[in-house]
Amino acid sequence: MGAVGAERSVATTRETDGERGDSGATLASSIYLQMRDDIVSGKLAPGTPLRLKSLQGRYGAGMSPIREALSRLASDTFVIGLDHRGFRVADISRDDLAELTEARVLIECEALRQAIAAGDEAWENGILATHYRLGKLDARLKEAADEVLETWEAANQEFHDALAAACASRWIQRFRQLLHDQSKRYRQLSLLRSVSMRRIQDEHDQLKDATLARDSDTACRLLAAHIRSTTDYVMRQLPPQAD
Amino acid sequence: MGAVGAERSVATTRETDGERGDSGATLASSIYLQMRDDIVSGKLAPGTPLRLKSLQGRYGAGMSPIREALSRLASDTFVIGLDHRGFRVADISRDDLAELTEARVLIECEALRQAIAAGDEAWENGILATHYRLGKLDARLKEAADEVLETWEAANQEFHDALAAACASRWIQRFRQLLHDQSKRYRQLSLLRSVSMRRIQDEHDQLKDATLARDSDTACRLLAAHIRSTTDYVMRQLPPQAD
DNA sequence: TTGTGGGAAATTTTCGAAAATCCGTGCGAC
DNA sequence: GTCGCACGGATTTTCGAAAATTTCCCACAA
Repeated sequence: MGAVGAERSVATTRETDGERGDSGATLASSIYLQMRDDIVSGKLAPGTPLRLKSLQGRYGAGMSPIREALSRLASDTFVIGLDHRGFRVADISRDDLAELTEARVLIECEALRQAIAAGDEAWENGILATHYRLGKLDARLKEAADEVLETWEAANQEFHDALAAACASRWIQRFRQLLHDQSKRYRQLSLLRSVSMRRIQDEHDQLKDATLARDSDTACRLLAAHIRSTTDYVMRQLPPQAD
Repeated sequence: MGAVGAERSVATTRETDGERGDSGATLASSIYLQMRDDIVSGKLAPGTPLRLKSLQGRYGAGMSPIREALSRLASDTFVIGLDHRGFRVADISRDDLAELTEARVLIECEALRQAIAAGDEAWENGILATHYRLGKLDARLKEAADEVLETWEAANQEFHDALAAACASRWIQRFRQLLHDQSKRYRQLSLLRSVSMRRIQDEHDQLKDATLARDSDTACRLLAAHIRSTTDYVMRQLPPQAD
């Protein structure tokens, strides 16, 4: 659990410069991304105290960039920071997941509503493309579950992003992104398997159809149900330490 | 405008320890608060480049805490930070204000709706108390406008906080706070005078009554109109450099 | 005139040591 | 026995100099 070996030194990020556009990024930025990923993926468990010394080893950087990364993570509540008492990974709880889900329903539905009202042809094409890609991955998911799962997650996010893409409000988009990332952590922690994927694909199909038909009310109802049903599943998988 | 004399050294904040509970705070935290205030109040104008050297003089601290403060301000979009290119005060624009306002309508109304559904007696008392205080200040506002204005702003915020206090969702509360602070900046920049205060007080009265009558739809309609009408006023006062 | 490249200056970012703060522990007083 | 308090170690926070990066300016060629 506490084994924090320097498995992914920062050098890696720097050498793969050309591959994943971290080129012009600052050390603090790339560590922010890494830590964020480690928290969302569960590699850094909820509640873990984040000691500067250990993190220096783990991410191979000095105090300043790490501190800055932590500071940024604190403002989107992935970590909790107390003055003079350092940082720790944010806790999880059923209550928090419930609140998160309802906030997400509100924001995602509003985004979808605005998108449906304002969407142009490019928006429609984006939905069709991402939905198609997601469908293909869904087929492959039945065979090699674990390998494709990560790709499927990405495609799933892209589909949902595409639905909301025509929402012009930067605030709504910001909140949407934040809430999505937060709930992604819960999904990862509950080890979401390909169980009941079938139903998810159906939900996506209906959602796509209602959206392209510009039927806001139906689309939002479907989206809300979709989000809540995912939460229901995650909630059941969650270990029973509910604060 | 550019006169950045060390008017408020950090020593002040430290010496007034007992007065305004900055006691256990870290330097970075108190600078964050100061800069935030300076931006919201307009002392740091939109677009101003924030050079570390100058800020070190202005706030009397080293690079680390200032950088951390900037980093935090960047995540609630009071400043814009570009890797390797430093920070500058976030720009303002009519578009941004319009988006901000609509996002605020959405969030504030949701908060009010939840509060009305869940509010207990303590919540009702909070509304009555803050509303009463605001009414008293409103009377004094006709005489000594400029002196009371800041107090009135605070009381106004307390009233709106009280309305939403019974909303249990931490996410909604977070967004509400953030959006409120953002729009507060626009209000300050447009030099909101006591003009048309009369109408605002009327709006507050109606809002209070509908809320305590647990009439969600009416209360939300009033709140939305209240927010939008303030924006209309601010929009007219805003200098015509609309991006 | 216009565009290009080199290099110095300005600025940001990072490092590691020094200072400040917190936390647990043991001692003494009541 | 329990409470208060000082002490030592662990940890965070801050400082200022060094390294890295961008920006600006000017000579030079097309």
